[in-house]
Amino acid sequence: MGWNVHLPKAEWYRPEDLTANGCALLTPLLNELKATRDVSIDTETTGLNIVKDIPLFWSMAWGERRMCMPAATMNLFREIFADEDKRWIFANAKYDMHILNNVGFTLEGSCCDSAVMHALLYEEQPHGLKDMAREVLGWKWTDFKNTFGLSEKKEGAVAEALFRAEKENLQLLIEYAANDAYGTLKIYEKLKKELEDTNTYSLYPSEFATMGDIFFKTEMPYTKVLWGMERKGITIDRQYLKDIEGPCQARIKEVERDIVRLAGRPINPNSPLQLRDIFFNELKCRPLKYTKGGKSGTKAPSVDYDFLHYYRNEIPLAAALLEHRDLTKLDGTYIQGLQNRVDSANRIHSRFNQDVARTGRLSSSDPNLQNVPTTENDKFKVRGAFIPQDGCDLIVVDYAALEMRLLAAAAMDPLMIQIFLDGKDIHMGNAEMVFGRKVGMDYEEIKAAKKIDGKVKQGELPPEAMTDRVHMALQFRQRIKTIAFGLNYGMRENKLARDLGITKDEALALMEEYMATYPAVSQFYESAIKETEQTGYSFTIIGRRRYHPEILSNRDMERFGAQRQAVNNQIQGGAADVVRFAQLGIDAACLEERFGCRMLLQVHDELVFECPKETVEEAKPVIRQLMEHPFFTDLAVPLDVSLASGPSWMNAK
DNA sequence: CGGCCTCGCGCG
DNA sequence: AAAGCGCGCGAGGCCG
Repeated sequence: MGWNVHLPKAEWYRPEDLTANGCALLTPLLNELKATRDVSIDTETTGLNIVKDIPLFWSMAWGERRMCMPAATMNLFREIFADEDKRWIFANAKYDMHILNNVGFTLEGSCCDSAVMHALLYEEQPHGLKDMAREVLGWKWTDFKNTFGLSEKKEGAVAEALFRAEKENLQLLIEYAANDAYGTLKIYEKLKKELEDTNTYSLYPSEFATMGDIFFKTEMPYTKVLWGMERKGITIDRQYLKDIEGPCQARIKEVERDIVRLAGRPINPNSPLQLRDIFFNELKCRPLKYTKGGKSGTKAPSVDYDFLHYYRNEIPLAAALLEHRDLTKLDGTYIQGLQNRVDSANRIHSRFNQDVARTGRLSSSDPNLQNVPTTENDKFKVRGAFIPQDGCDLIVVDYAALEMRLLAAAAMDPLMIQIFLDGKDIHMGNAEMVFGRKVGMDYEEIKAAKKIDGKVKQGELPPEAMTDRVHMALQFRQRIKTIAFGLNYGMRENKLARDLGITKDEALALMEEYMATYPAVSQFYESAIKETEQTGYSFTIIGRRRYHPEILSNRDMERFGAQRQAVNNQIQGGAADVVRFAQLGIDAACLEERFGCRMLLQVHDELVFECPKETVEEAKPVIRQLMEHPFFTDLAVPLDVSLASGPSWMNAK
């Protein structure tokens, strides 16, 4: 094993050990636990599935005690689990909380995830327990696989390995498991101090003076909120998926036949290698760009969406491949993928990861529900398969232009803020300010143009309604939208020119017009970079830090990359702050107790709830209020959400 | 064969 | 010379 630190004795208790002689061992243990706030727990389980797997052994540590026990002892600790003042320490808290809940245990206290603490301080490092132990504590620690010789990956292999270890090498198992909890506790103690010693700058300095405040006041409670969402899951209409599966697969078959016919020979449409051969050797196409090239560093002409799209009219094979990619992705990832993941109650339980995105956003996995195709882009409408449970509607709530609002607030640009105060659409407002004023086109005319466009598309107005003036208004809006988003991401004139189909000089001129209209925004981009150069980090509204060590790099690519991240982090991260606070507020408002309304999904600027039909209209204004006023005091820019409800994620109006 | 990488692409 | 942020996933390809 190679332990290179002094460790307290690893204790081992079976249920009968604890209860013998009138609980002679258990009673003092419980008394000691009752007097302790910070206790760490880890579980050794049958596997990694948060719905199905159960604990076989578990370990606890507090102070200088560390112990391992069979799962059967858990019952003896119920009163401790029910203690609301406990702070339970985990590495990957939500996972262990699921495993405990799978056998009927719920923890009432706070749930503190050392991996989330670690992510706040060391975003660039991995946050696995063994990784953290190595980096934070200097422990050399063999992982589960190498400790217990887990060779095969089949169902039940983990359980088998654990039971074999219990029989053949109990001391090893005890040491290993006890250290999972003990190491977690030691990592927590060290990171807690580091977080509390790290000052930060926040819009709410009395609430958030250090990173410790950020962790203990927002991240730690958030873990439990997210756990609740994962636990509930969301209902999937399996019949709906079955119903779209046939037509989708039939169409894939058809397109595959077309591809073979158009290529003149059987090919694998998913193989970039084979596609390159056809497009560049046989058809002599001009490469638009080259792939990055991996370990070998060999760059190859790209056959991505942009390439195929460019040739879609000239070469029918390109168009067929585009459709094939669309459909196979849809079928594999969603139509099949979601069906494979429903539990016995027809619900899927996505994981909301708190320690992945560098900006403070969540990520979603197993399955990822944050990239389900939107209805406009999906002819089979997978979102229609996400439904509420019986008697309920889904409530879908979206922030309108959240990132642009945070840009306006961060920059304190009076003109842009005024657009929001007037309740206007930001892209129309920008279009008026930057382009419209020069040609005597005001906000109302742009708004009317958008409406006309919609009606023509619906067939409610004849195509002649699309006058040159209407086209101009629409183009103004689209262009300013591309510019505004692009600048938040640090886009340069080259890319803008390509996106808008104009010259580099024209693109540069457009960007300059935008900046001239909103000088404070321009100033914000500049000072964001300057400040990061001085301090080495950027921060969000509540003071969540992100380090940008490459901001002073001599290599242009690295330095420019860090500049883009420093700018974007404040906007994307600020938006993440807003949504996180909204979710905490919603959780604290007990919507489930009041309305039976349950928060199920978060998709960055959107929340999805499930609510009994009869209380939907009562819950809506409460949700709106909480989401539009997430902080102690309001920002300089009003927040605005759109609320919809209905029988599915697709049909919410 | 598993493990790991790249590519390509879905979402905000 | 290079230049759009943040994610996760399925499939193919490559390596040991």
